[in-house]
Amino acid sequence: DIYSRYKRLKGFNVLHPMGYDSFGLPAEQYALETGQHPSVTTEKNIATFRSQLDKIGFSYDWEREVRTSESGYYRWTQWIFLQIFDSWFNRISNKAERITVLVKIFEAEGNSNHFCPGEKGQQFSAAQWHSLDEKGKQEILMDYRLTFSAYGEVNWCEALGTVLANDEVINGVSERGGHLVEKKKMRQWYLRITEYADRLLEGLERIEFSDAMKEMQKNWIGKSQGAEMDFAIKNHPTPLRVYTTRPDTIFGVDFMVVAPEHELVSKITSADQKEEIEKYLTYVKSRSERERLAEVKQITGCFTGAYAINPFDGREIPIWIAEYVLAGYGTGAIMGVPCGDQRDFGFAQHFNIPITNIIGDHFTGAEANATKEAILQHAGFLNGLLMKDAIHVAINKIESLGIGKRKVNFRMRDAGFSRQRYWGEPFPIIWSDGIALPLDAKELPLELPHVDTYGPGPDGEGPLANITDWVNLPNKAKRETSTMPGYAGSSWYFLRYMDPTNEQVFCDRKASDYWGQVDIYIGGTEHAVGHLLYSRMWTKILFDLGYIGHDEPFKKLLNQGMIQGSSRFVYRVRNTHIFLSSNRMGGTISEDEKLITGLASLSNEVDRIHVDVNMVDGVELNIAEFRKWKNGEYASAQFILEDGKYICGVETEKMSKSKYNTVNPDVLVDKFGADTFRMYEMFLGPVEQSKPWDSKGIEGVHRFLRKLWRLFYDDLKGKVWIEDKPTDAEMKVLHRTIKKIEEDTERFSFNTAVSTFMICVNELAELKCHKKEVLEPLLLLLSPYAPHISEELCSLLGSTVSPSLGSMDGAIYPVFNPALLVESSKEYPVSINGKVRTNIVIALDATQAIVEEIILQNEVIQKWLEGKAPKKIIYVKNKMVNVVM
RNA sequence: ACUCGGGUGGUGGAAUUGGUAGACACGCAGGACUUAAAAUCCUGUUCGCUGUAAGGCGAGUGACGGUUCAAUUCCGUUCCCGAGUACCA
Repeated sequence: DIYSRYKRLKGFNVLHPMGYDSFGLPAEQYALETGQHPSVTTEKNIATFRSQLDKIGFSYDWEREVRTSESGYYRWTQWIFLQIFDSWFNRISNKAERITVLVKIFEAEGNSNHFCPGEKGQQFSAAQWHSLDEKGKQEILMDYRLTFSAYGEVNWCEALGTVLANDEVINGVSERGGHLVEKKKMRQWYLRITEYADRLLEGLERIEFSDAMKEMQKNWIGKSQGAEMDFAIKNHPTPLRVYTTRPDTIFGVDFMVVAPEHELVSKITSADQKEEIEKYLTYVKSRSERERLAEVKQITGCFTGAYAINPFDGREIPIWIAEYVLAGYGTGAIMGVPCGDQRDFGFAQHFNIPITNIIGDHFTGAEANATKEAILQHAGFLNGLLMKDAIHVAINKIESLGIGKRKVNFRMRDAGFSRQRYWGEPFPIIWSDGIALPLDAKELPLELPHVDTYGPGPDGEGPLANITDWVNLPNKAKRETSTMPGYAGSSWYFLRYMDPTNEQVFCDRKASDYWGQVDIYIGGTEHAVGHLLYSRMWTKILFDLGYIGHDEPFKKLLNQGMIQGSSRFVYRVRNTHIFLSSNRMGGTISEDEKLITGLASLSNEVDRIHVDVNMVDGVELNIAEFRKWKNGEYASAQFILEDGKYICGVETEKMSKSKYNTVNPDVLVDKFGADTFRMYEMFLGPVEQSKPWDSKGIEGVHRFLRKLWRLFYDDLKGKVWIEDKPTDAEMKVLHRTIKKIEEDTERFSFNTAVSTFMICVNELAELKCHKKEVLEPLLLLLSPYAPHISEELCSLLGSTVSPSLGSMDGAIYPVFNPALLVESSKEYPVSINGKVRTNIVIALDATQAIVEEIILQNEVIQKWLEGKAPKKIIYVKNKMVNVVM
């Protein structure tokens, strides 16, 4: 708001909108907790939010407000979904094209020039295409569509009969109720974002995101060059396909690791390993992906009893399964090279697998060495080659033998696009005989039907599945019952702001061409690998299809830090309703407590659960309120206390509804006013930096604003401002401030800008300057930061300009005059090799050459130098001179 | 665990390009005004040693090491905190 007010004062036409991304899990959860329909609570919360925003004095253009959960908006989210559904990615032209174009290609030449990106990767000729029935054709087209339906894993909670978000799962059990959660395959919708991986990488070079943000996106996309190759399996017909970026280490392979979910596991497991493998699979099933990757210190795995054959030296290589290998990445199988990879090394050591060394002295036996600079030894046809050269030699050999090929791999996976939830956009899709049929654009919006209960549907389907007369259509056709994820509506909202009420198109091309990219987008790094990738992808698709004229949505991104909250936790003993006070964990249990709770000891595993900070006084939990919380979900809770109190755990983290650690600005705004609140929030620290919310310094900013007021009005004397001509000293204060505030605001350094205002007002107070000619420009400078007081004082001064209205016709921002700052000369400290020796007078506009001459002619300095010629003379403008001997 | 940030007085932070570390503010201490309070104003406030005083000496930007005449800033190692890790968005 400060920046847009500033730009308006500078004469720009600023689009500064606000809206509500009101679909999604938090709104649905809140509805479940309070027993109200999400549309009601959303409406209420938006009203609260709006009144809070108004209180803080935001200058949003409310004519352009959007709400993603309103049919007038989500109609176009559905429409864009249909456009994406009707598109495929042509890898030759490197852009999205219509499905009709693809069908024409298939009819003419099959898919020989357009490799199938779908899982099956099938190949067919034109004749084969023609021979397929409609269902067969649609199945193939589904493998090309940029939104597609396929089977994927979800967090399934049998006890709740529902799919859970990762956020709702803690340590493998549901947060609600503490029930077991497992992986389950279900039909899902996906966004084929992998097809855009290269474009998303390339586009980063044309936009102003921070290097950190670009790096996060690059790493997430994770492009790697390597090879895919097949290893024959002893006594088994199907080969094992692995992906590796280091084919040069092929002679150092000592074991294979396959993802536990890999389809070969059940087929190759030997009879005597069967029992152990099954035990391990049950263990893995209960673990989240993050846990599987995270706990590397604790190495787990299980031998399948099968062996792969190294095609180059015929060695038999044991095949293991282990949780650190994920089915979704690469081929779901890796080759273990313990001498070159630390994780493989740890695995080999842990399971006593003998290690082959192919890099000589580079491998010490104590840890792996991932170098590419070693000369290969004991490595067959690669012997004597430098590893980085051997990579290509190895791939060529693999390709010539027909057992594998060069392959570019991406870490990024296609994005899951459906949720088994109620509060989201319904898919404009009808299933008929296994074929997904899109609705016609004229039938949009497909309104989200009203329901009275939003519990899960049968077989883990979303709540919409319960509305049979909505789901079931003539001829056994059924509507899609899942809804779109929260990020659907947020992937294109910036376009809707440009043309918010248009009922003919999502955004008129004239509007999007006029406004173009978002010039400055302010958002947190938490969006790095979600929203900021999805919206970039959607923009690229809409560009490819010709609906907009730019293919990157945001020209410049500013990462504002998060205002953090102080969270409170309770600790629930796993699979119980017993809660341990934080200092009792792992301690001893009393006989009374044993009797009441039935627990034998306190060394049980606990699940950490967020509680609402408003139920906690400092760190002490209000037990009565906790029992009433979430519709009485914890009514039957039992507590193990300390000194009769329940003490909560504390942590500073992102302020978020789901963490129940939010605080409300209203109290402060009521007490100090919006201007103080705005300036204090800026004064807290740099915008890019996260900081815990703390209001204890707000008095200082409030004092500053009162001091400013007293330059105009005195409590006793009333009006004190005058129309006299300012002195040079007063004009100097003003123009130094204009310069600094302008620089600070342009570089988003709002905290130092606030300090500059404070210094300026202190100096004017000291000079007893009450002159209109100085004060009026100061109010204009201040108006983006403190609009209310600026506006009021300007009108009391009888100003001809109104800072809060800004100006579309021309700038009213004060113009900096450098002539008013000029000083003739100044005394500088001169240091020799860093030690300050003397002072010297130098003109402010002196150049480096003049400074050097002065130094060389100065007798005192020459004495210090003892006639020796200095190596270098450094003149640090406005600060000091350093002579290097 | 991995990816990306961050760590400076009692506290929030400043130092924009490697150049006098601690601007500005909070807090604290002392003082002025006041019957008193609020409000306002003034002085001091990195730490240690030293001096009657003006001052002087030394250390100091999470820790250890390196580059440099000069490092909060660059490099290496390490510790701690935060964000993200694919169904929060």
